[in-house]
Amino acid sequence: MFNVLRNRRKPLTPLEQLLMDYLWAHPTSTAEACREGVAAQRALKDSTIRTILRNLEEKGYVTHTVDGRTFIYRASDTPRNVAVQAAQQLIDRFCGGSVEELLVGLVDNQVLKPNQLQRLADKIASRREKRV
Amino acid sequence: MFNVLRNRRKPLTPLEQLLMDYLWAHPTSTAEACREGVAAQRALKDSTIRTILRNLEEKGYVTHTVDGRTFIYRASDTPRNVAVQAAQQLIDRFCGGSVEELLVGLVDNQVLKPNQLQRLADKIASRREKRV
DNA sequence: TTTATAACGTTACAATGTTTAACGTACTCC
DNA sequence: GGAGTACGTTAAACATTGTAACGTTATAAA
Repeated sequence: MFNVLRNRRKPLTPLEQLLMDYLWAHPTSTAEACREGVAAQRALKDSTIRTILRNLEEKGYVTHTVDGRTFIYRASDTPRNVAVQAAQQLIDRFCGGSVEELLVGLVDNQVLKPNQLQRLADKIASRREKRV
Repeated sequence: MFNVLRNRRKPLTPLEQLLMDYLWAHPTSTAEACREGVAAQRALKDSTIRTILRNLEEKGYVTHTVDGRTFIYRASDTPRNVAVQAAQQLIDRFCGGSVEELLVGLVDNQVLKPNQLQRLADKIASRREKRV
């Protein structure tokens, strides 16, 4: 329940994104499964895949457990949370730390319509009306 | 009034950020003014600054007009709009195109508190209650 | 107990992107 | 026409990303 993100993760490179997409779609996967899974889009050698997975782990996007002598990889965060953390950086960098500023910007640029925002605010507020 | 951003701008590199920060703080500046302005943080040669400014223009972050034979540079967008465009990309990439998803994420991760969100939604809604 | 194979890491190189600036061209003003 | 100003071209240094051959170790099979 407490997740006031302070992770300043390095952004994902294109190949890393590809792998993350696979891992998000297939939550527990071996390196080999990953290789096969992305092969249609990018035919990469075994060791290449492993390097990328290791880098992803280094960057904090995945973790692995060991089963026998096989690594089982998992995304360490939902894509949504990755987005939120990146958004937090945007807010810090470009909005002087003000979420409101970003929100207003989203509305002004019609990414989000005012009534849509209000509906959402209501929904979220009621969803947790026990705890403010 | 119509700004449904479809700009997929390349992100800013560190030096480019530095220059943008200066331009946002000093809306119309010559290359030389930029050089002096950032000199405290980064002592760069004249031609280096010009290269960066040209790259920024290429990427769409700045424009210039000509005064005599001097270029006057301006940020072509507010930092807020840059943030919004980046956020739009996050939404597309990590939230399946759903702004709501990001919003919910922001609340869940306590970047934004529910009542704060509601206050904001009200404010924005009333700010433009003529046009929905 | 050798041999084959499977799982992973190390290392290195290629490709691309970013930073840096020397140098060259052209214009302006005396 | 010489000095200085404003800008561009070019190229090299450096960093990051992508790629994979090869080596090591463990397991299983013969």
